[in-house]
Amino acid sequence: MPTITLPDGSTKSFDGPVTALAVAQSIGPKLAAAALGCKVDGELRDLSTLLDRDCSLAIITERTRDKQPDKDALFLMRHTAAHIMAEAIQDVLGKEIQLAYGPPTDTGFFYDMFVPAGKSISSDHFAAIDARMAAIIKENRPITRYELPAGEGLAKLKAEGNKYKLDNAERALGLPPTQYKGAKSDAEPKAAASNANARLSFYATGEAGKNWEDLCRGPHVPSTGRVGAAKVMSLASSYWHGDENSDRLMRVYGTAFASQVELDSHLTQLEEARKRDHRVVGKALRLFHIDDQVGQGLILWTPNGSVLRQQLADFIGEELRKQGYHQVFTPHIGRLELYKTSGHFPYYKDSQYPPIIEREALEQLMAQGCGCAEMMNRVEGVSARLAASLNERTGREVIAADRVRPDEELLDGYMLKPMNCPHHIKIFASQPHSYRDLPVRLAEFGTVYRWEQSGELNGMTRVRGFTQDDAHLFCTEEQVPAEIVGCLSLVKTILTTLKMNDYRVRVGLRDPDGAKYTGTAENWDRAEKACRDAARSMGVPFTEAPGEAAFYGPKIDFMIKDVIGREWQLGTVQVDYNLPIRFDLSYIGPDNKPHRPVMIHRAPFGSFERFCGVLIEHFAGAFPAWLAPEQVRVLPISEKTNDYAVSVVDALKAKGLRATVDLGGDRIQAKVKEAADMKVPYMAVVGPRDAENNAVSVRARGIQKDLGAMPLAAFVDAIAREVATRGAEPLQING
RNA sequence: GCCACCGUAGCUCAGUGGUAGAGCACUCCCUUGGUAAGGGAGAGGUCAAGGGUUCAAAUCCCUUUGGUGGCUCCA
Repeated sequence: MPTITLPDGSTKSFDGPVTALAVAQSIGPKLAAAALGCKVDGELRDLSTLLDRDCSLAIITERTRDKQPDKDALFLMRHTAAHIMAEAIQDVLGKEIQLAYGPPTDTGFFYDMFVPAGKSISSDHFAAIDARMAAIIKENRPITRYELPAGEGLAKLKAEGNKYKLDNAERALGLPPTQYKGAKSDAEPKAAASNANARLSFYATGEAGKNWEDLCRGPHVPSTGRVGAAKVMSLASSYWHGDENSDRLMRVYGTAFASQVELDSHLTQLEEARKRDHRVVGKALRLFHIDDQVGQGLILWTPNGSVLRQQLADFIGEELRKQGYHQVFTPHIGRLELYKTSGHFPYYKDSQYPPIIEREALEQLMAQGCGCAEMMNRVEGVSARLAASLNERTGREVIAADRVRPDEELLDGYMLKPMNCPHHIKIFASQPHSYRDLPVRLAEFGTVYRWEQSGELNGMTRVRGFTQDDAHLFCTEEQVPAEIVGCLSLVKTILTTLKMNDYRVRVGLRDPDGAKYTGTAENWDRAEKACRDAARSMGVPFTEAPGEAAFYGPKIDFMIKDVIGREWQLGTVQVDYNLPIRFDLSYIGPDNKPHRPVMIHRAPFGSFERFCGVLIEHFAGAFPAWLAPEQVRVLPISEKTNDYAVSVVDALKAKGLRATVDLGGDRIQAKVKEAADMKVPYMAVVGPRDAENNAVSVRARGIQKDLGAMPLAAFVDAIAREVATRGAEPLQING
């Protein structure tokens, strides 16, 4: 006699078990007709779910009360669409395509499948797959769920010969995988393994035993027709369970919406996003260039982009001076021993460029007949002296005995720096410090190099060489909270000035069971509390992420959403107990004894490259005047006013403004269009009328008309003020 | 790294085995025009690089190189 509680708090009682659909029908036929699925005690389920005990129930329909697409409804539709696409692909390309894993995602769904040698799926097949999908949707076949006892289900899958599905089932049942010995087992054997009642569920797209079916946890919409519109989007490769040592699969992406109109508008939105893409805008506005011959992932800052970067650097430089930072400069390379001490080498060698070895040393090795393997051993080796002191300081074996080599065998070299901290530490350590000196804040726009996999590279947002607006703060334990707050307020100032308000803050904390962390539990507790308190004081949404801390300390990351909805980690603040130990840093305390300082790493922008990439998309290239590479373009009506136009540009330049003049033979309409295409914030149109009155006719970006004439001197002053205040006092025109 | 697609003029792109194309940008000429493209002419390419097949290759095949999308959220 189940009692069902509905979202409005009302209850309904039934004599015996009922399906969610029956409950919907008892509320109203329209609701039942619109229903796609349900939520039982908050869990998304099929409409056919049998409710046999008291529970809360919400019926999922295409739209929420305010007519917005319902997220759960989309999830259900896309899950079903994944099945429909898989069926369509097998229809088009053959049953030899083995299905592996096909879940919904935030923007659609994908299906990973094994494509046997000799077969391949390419975008040429998309039209056929789309057509087949549309047909299946039109057939409006019911989705049928059935369950088998675990043993029977496994036997069925074994008979079908799909090892991926078998593996999935074993994992779902909590059994040890028999199919993938080498694959990492993310699932701990669950209690379910011993549960004799464990069952596997299957979904047929139509009639069980007759139509296409798939091992699937569900849930799904009640019939294929309830998927409004679906489309294959793209292809990619993936690994089984994300494990690169496991099988390589083909991933087919698709998306589905409640209606064709919504699908179309999604596609249009993607198109719009592409127009804002920093790579597209960057090329059109000539902001940066990446050259094959220079190298992948290496940004060449062209004059226009350099203006952007310089303005950001100046902006942050001012803030740093206000906050008592010291500017430093350090080289782009450093000796390997430095990074052996810091721990960067060779532990992160997969993400670093290989070491630079001096030519003489190389020639000597060659003369000795030394092979590559031996050379790497000598490069990675550590002297007994360094190993002993590092192991002692850190209190554990950070340098294993087998890495220790006799001094005469060690081969030193240089490394492109992957981080700035070791250099800054050496500046700090170059002289003794009293507690009265602290905190010491060393800032540098430091360029670092990291070897990212080629497939990870992306325009300016994922690169191999980048310049961080980096700083390292050396302070006492007690000063940590105040310093973190200072760092966060800096980030907030920057983001607010740039009107980048769509971000969240993530506080990375240590794992509860973490044994891998450096530093004492008390220090960690204090630092984590400081991070949490500081994040809270910002007044922006923040989440705590246990396990996201670095091994050397907790951190605070700023995650910024770009126009395509991707999140980028930009600014970061990290507390570090490890490097002060490894480098044996100290300051003299009031007790006249040496104490260990704490380090804080922070980079408000992250890197200029990524930040500018995101900034370009944020503004779609239409930068505020203070950032714009070209702030004013002067447009003479005809060559008769060229001389006056030049004098206007000179007046603007005299105030330090970035102004150009278009002396070409085009008509004014063409000149206006060109300046608008380049997203110049202000145009100063000048003709005989203006020349006579020593005035300019102003046109602002985004406003499709002439804003009228204003005296030249007033215009120059107004623009200069807008730029100097970074947009806080914009040009006012009576228009 | 891996899978799919792609690389043709400065930019955006046509060109499926038979003499390398268009629009924009550029240079010059005409036009001297008051707010999102006035008209004409010209110049510009080792078709990413290398190799192969062919009487003939931008086009077909192989290799290299670069770019784009993607590489999980228990079935």
